[in-house]
Amino acid sequence: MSSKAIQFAVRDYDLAATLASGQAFRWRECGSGWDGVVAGRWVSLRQIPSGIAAETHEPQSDWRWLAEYLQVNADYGAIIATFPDDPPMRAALKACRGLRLLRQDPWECLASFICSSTKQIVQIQQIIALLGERFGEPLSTPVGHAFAFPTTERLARASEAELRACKMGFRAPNLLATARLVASRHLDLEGLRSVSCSEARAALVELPGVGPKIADCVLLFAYGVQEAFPVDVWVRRALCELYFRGREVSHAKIEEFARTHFGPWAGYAQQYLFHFSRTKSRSTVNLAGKP
DNA sequence: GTCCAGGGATTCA
DNA sequence: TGAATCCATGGA
Repeated sequence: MSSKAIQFAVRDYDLAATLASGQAFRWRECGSGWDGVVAGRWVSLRQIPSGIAAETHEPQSDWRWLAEYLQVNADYGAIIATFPDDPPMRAALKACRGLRLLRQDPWECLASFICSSTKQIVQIQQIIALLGERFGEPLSTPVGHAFAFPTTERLARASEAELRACKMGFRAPNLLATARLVASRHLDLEGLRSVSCSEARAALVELPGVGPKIADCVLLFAYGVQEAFPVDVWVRRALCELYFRGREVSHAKIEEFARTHFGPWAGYAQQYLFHFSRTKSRSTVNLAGKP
């Protein structure tokens, strides 16, 4: 029996925080819900008292693609129970309760984060939207237009100038070269699921425009590597402020601390620190701006 | 106008 | 190893 709507019964799931926390870049807030594209399907999500309500344009006989993406079956209580019991983590957990990690498509995740370097999240969203409009397959939706994420083959056929026109600047040659490497099977993104974490990481950082941070984002957000711990400017700042009394700590020391302090779900804890740091500082800025 | 953004690659000490 | 610099672009 197929249907265009489903409800996932799930507790402690903050949909808005999850979709807007800078792990995925294609969700748009529309009225009381969020519109996006998952696995080549337009979908609208809405927070309801019992969990999450979802709607598609075409009838679905199997909703596993969305359950997997949203990770509605993750054992949230067990995950946050592994967080270190210290004041910073307690504060982040309290402020971000219900924040979840998604399980994204590897190519979309990889391409998105290649475009992310030294960009603000709103700008990344703009770049990804332009990529979709110009290189993605149009999808049927009940409201306006939507596009599938561009395939590696399509981007591999694009020119650097066309990619630069999507406002991604110096990241364009990196995205193009990576798209060509993946499209030509020089690197098999699906195959990375069956190799060790360190092998997958080594393969990812071989790609142009992919360093340790972006590789960790892809491992965490697409491959579900629990201990992957991306360190960007926000996380670095948060760690220095919260755990090192505001001292500027060396990169090596940050790496070591991240690896040893946060337990088996370090990546999850990292996302809490990231979101906590961003939302907290934004409100601080607002307060400072309005005397 | 200035600073900064979910960094990476290259160069130089 | 580690610091410095450049790379586009746009929001604040």
